[in-house]
Amino acid sequence: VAAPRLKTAVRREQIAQAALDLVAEQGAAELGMARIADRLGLATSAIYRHFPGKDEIVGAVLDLIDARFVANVKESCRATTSPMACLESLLRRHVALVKSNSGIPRLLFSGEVFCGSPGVREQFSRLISGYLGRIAEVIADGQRGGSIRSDVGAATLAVHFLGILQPAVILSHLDGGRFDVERHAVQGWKLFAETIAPR
Amino acid sequence: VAAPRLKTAVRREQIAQAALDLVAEQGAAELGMARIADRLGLATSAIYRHFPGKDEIVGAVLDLIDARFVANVKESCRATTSPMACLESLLRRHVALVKSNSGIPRLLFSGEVFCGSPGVREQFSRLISGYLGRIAEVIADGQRGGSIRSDVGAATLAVHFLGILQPAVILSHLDGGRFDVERHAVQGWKLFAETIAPR
DNA sequence: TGTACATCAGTGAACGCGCGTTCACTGATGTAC
DNA sequence: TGTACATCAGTGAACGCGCGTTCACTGATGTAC
Repeated sequence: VAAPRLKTAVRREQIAQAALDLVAEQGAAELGMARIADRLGLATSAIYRHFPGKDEIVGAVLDLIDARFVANVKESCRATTSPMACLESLLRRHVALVKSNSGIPRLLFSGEVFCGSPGVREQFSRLISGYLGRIAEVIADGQRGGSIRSDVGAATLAVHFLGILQPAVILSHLDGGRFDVERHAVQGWKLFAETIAPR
Repeated sequence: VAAPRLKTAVRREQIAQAALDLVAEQGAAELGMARIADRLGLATSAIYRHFPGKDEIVGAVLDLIDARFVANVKESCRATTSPMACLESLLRRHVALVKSNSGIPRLLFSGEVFCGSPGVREQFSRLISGYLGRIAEVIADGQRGGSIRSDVGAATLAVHFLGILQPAVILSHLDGGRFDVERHAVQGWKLFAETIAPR
């Protein structure tokens, strides 16, 4: 009863996606080699044909998440004409992404990444820095164009932008999704938009 | 070579404190029964004279953290005369607490609590809810007195208050303390104060 | 095109480690008469 | 106050479980001549 034989490139993608799905459905504590293999109908040992170890799988999942964050920023900018509209669009996309794929916050706030091996943690750090940097660019654009106040640094405002959502995502995760993230995001955007308006 | 024999009440406090210190120094991944016992010069099995199991120790640590949060709110209100001054004082105290006791964010954002047993997670949820509730009370006070805008709910503003710090604390944790939380908190308070000023 | 060989992606069994937990036991502390 | 007994807080050894990982092996896929 052998599983179909597929290319490593394909399996790597499957494994990373299976890991993310697993975290979404069962929580980060259930992220294990055997569980991932089960999901794909593979023997546990088969995983090691495609990844050196667990850390590298977590790394691949982070790459997956990073790609979606980057795509969100790009699409938000492409679909809008002003920096403010881009930020609002990004906020909406971010909420939708996190809501429809709860594995993302679950993994990011689990010890798996936060307290994980130095390599994984550094990768996560770079992921967040990258995201913040892209947001800061959009904000800096707005500052140059005069639609966003310039007396506060773009990087600082970018951190605040993330601050709109983060507590909401955590609260929602804690009470099992009862907390209404979308509603909070709408309110949060309103306040943020006022806050960053030119003086 | 037996350790001194102390009352359970004393040992319980020691154990909870040792657990928190351990997380502060080594990270949440290192939080284990053997490690806690070592710190107190006890045999691992002695811990079970005072706690039924690990979950209850984590619960006791959460109680410790909760007590400090509550104390911060009370002292902030007592030391000031206006709701706005109270919030600013609380923010400063919160930063100082988290900075001087890095076990708090490390534990709270570790899978230990976030993905832990339902009981622990619910306790954490109540801790945050309680903190938010107390902050919301202060804000509501300000709204009644006219020093804080009333067109946004006190609960919503309380979540935003936490949002000032949370991303900063996480960033600082990720890059090993290089990110300057205090500086961000000052900037954040300035923006928050403008945001919640009456229209 | 056919044959010989290397590589690659699968299998299941087993290992080793660390963790939370249990157990029988000991001697100090507290209590009853 | 002294004695007998119960309780309590300590010990070290061992258990059991689950996890990440390794290994020898198999048969399919790809390649060289």
